[in-house]
Amino acid sequence: MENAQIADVFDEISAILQILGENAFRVRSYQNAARTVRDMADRAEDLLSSGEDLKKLPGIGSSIAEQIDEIVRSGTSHRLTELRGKLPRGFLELLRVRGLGPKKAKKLYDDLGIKSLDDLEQACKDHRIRDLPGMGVKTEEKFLENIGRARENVGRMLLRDADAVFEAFAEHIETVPGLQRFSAAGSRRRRRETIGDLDILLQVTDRDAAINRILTFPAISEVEAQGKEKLTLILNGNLNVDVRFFEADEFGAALLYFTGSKAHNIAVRKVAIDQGYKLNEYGLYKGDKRVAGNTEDEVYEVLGLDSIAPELRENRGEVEAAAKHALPILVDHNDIHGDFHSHTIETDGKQSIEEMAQAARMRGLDYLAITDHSQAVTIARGMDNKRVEKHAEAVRKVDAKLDDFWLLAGVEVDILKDGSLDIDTDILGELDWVIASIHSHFDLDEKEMTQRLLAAIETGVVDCIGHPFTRHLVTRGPISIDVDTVFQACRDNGVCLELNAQPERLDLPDVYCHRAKEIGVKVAIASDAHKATDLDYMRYGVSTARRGWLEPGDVLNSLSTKELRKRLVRKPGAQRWR
DNA sequence: GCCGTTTTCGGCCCGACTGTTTTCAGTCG
Repeated sequence: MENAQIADVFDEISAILQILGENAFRVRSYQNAARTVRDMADRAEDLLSSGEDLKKLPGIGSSIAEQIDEIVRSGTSHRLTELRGKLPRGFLELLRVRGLGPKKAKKLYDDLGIKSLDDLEQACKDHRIRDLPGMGVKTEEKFLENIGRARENVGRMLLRDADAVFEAFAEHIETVPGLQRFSAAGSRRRRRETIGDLDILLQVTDRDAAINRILTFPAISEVEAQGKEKLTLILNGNLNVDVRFFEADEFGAALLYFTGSKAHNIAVRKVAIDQGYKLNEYGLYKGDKRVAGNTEDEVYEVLGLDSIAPELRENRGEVEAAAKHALPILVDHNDIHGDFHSHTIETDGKQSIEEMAQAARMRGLDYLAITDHSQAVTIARGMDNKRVEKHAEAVRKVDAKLDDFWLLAGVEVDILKDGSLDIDTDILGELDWVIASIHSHFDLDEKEMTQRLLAAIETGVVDCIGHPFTRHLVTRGPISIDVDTVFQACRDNGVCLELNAQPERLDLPDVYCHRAKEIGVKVAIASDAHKATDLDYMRYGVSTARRGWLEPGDVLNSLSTKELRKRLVRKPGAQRWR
């Protein structure tokens, strides 16, 4: 039983309770529990079987702890089953329509018998919505417009794609007359792997002029709300953008507030309340007097907290750590001296060894591992034993010509279904850098998959497990493994874990970066570049590492070439990373 | 439903905008 499945149960319970008009705080309790369970690194199932008390977790009390126990043991929740019986099938999909919340959904059902998106669409077309109390022609039109988007199930956008939209929009914002300050906030600023919408804060001298200028941005497909404080836009028909205006002395408090996360805000607000302050998006107040608000740092400081990097603001212990002056010194882009995973035209890359090396140098790196695919990945024209040897020779030849740069001759070797590697171990033993990855049979059960990885880890010739969960943020969930067992084996065998920086992977996920650190496994951040410009994905790896609390010392990339060469000497019978 | 160094009961973040009202409820973040 995965945590995500348990979290889904609580989210659904919460949604149904909301429609049924239950106590709003009970509704929120289920949401909080869902978030806690979804975000924690340990599996609830494992905690239970090792006798841990789930009630120690934030937002989990005796009732929800019992429910988790039931879900893990029986695979079902009688509470959810019972609640589902109170609503027609498909009813919850109504809540995905923007502007339609639980209250209106209930009214639509009670008054018009609307049970699904189809019913709602028909009722709009028949103009039956406009006659309901509290709703009118505009409501009807809005529903009709938003039903399409709800059907498309517009999920979250990859961080990279949100970055692209934001950067174009930011260029436009730079032309706003009287612009004094602007910043992205929200999950983009926290560098979450996916983004629901963009939040942008502005400080300008003339709001009307600024709004007029902003509204000329060509990608705006709709203006959903427009007021003195706030502008809600839809860009390219699929991305919501909130633009908010603040004055100079409010800006820091606003940035803090709108960067979130919501859970972080609540935790910080609680610190404020405990010390007799009031904190909102306009400032930190003692009574009616604003005591901080210009900058985020100022607000944190008055509250006795160290400044918390946006990537950490998920209420995973960062507020407590800030109060104890025990925050990690996070790894930074400047700490990254090299890249541990790249491909060339030898397999499915787009550029030559020389071109990749040159591109890496131009980006200020001191070393790059060339790690083309092995034979099992036929679609990428993977290499057999002979080609691996020949390719390594070619890499070393290029390396010999480079001053002050190290091109590591490596391979991304496949872990076959039974855990064996598809290149001979004596050949692998001669290489500078060996990544072992899973590219097939993703659906083995946890026991088999764990054994499969353990077998690869214990070969003694693997330096790193590539994209350990093989997840794909849009199309594929993670493989199922016993995380602690695998990570401990990595530690004991001197194998490190890759943090694959491809924006659709970001694998290790942040919570497992944190777990790796706790267990004592080193992390190698790697772009997995298939062409020169992919090397820039490193920044997504670094931000994910930061979200996982990693410090330079936790990350292999912080080693200089000299230090790395020392660490990579493979003594006969000994592992590398002890 | 959760939580507690003022509490085991009585709190639980709160402001902006819209669309419908004629002073406010619902939704959203």
